[in-house]
Amino acid sequence: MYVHLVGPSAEEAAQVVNSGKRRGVVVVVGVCEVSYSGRAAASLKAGRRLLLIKRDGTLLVHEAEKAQPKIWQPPGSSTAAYVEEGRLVVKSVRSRPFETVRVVFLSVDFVGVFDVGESELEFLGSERDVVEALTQAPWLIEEGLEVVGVEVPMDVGHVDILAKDRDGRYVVVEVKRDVATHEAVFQLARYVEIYRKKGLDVRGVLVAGDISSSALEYLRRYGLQFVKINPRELMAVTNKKASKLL
Amino acid sequence: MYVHLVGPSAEEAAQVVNSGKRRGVVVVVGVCEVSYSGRAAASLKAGRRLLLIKRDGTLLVHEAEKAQPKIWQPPGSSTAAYVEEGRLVVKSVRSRPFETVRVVFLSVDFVGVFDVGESELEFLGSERDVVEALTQAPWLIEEGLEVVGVEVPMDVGHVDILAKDRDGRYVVVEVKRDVATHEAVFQLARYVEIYRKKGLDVRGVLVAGDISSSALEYLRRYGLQFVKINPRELMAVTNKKASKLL
DNA sequence: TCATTGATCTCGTCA
DNA sequence: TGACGAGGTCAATGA
Repeated sequence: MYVHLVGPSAEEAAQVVNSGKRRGVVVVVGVCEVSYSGRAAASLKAGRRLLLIKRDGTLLVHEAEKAQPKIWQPPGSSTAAYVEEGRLVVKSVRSRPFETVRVVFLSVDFVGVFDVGESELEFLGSERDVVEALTQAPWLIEEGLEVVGVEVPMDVGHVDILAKDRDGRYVVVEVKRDVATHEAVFQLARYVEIYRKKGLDVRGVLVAGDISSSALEYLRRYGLQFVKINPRELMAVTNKKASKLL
Repeated sequence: MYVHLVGPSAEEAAQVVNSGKRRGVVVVVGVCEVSYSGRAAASLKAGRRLLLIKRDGTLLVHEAEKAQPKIWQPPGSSTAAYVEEGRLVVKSVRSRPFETVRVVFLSVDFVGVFDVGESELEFLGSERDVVEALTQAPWLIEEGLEVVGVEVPMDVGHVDILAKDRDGRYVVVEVKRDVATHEAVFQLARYVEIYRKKGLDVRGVLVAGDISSSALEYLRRYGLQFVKINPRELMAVTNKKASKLL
């Protein structure tokens, strides 16, 4: 399953898009006007762009720069190609919320359908992986720490790690793989406060790769602690998959 | 400037990638193994995928579904294509943080360079637009409201709108274009508290398209108010661009 | 450069 | 389906 046409007619292009959209990744390059209307509204004047249409309904309108598409439609949308006044039109509709993207081609340089698959990503180093590693090696947070619970549900959200220190005092641990911001501090402060209102003797520790200056300021104000980690090293030390991926 | 090759040799493909990567959008389709190493690590087993390389250094590895690339490199990265053991290898390096993506092709189905441009997006309906509209028509928040300040800087972050009500009491307005979550409520509560500590008589109003149940609960607990808006209607009523885009 | 926040965020997960 | 939070988030903006 693979087809491509260079400089196709609008009719030919529409046919390739419609026959390929459920089977592979459709690529269309040409001069087009694009408009989006839904919760917000946007438009692009005539210009040469690259369209990707995926079998799950995803539509991406890419330009020459940036990682993000300028206009898009998420998975689950329905795409249709047809000819209007001699021009190729690609229309994508999403139902909830109701939103449409309309691409009108003034000229089509290229249309192709490629047999692209879907596979599993092996990944190491997510916040979940960091929490897992710290659970295996809690002494990297603090000597004598003993893990009591992981991903403990709260009123809203959840505590990453709940532990007891060498003196038997509870420790709430909030983990960020990268730079912790003031939001992380507020999050931790909320959890600590909730436990204290329940009458528990608790202190809070923020474990992260780094911390922003304002976050550090709030941290001190709230009487919380910061422990710096290197997520990559942490993975190397504690994770089996590490040898394969690092 | 446009070129494409079907079933090229590794040498031919490498040459097309290297000559096109600074001039247009390079598309490569083929069976490949992909690996990412940097702050985290990831890999994809052999499978057919679509690569996009942009002139600003962006690299995207797309599969058959989802809007996001499975593996990527952001703008500013450096891409190089070469032949290793008879295979096309595309390597992308980013300096800060140091991260690499390596794509090894077992076979190349297609390689092309497309002359895609970069243009300005006309957009209406961002949170900024909503704030702007509410500043023009503050009575849509509350009868008799008078705007005192917009985007007022705080210790951390800024208040969307600061106003005075008909009784001369200060009102802190936090705006969300979509569904407001508990985070928005906490944000507003912080601002209100800061003003009160300064001795001002202040109340807080959350203006959003909707509000989550838990956010509503916290809102009431903190004694804050919620005003529901329809950002689209708001645009239609107050914005000049609206007629063009909606 | 860093810090902060929005985003038509997207995506997974869990109730 | 909704809610919630992570993300190698990305990208724009202001300091």
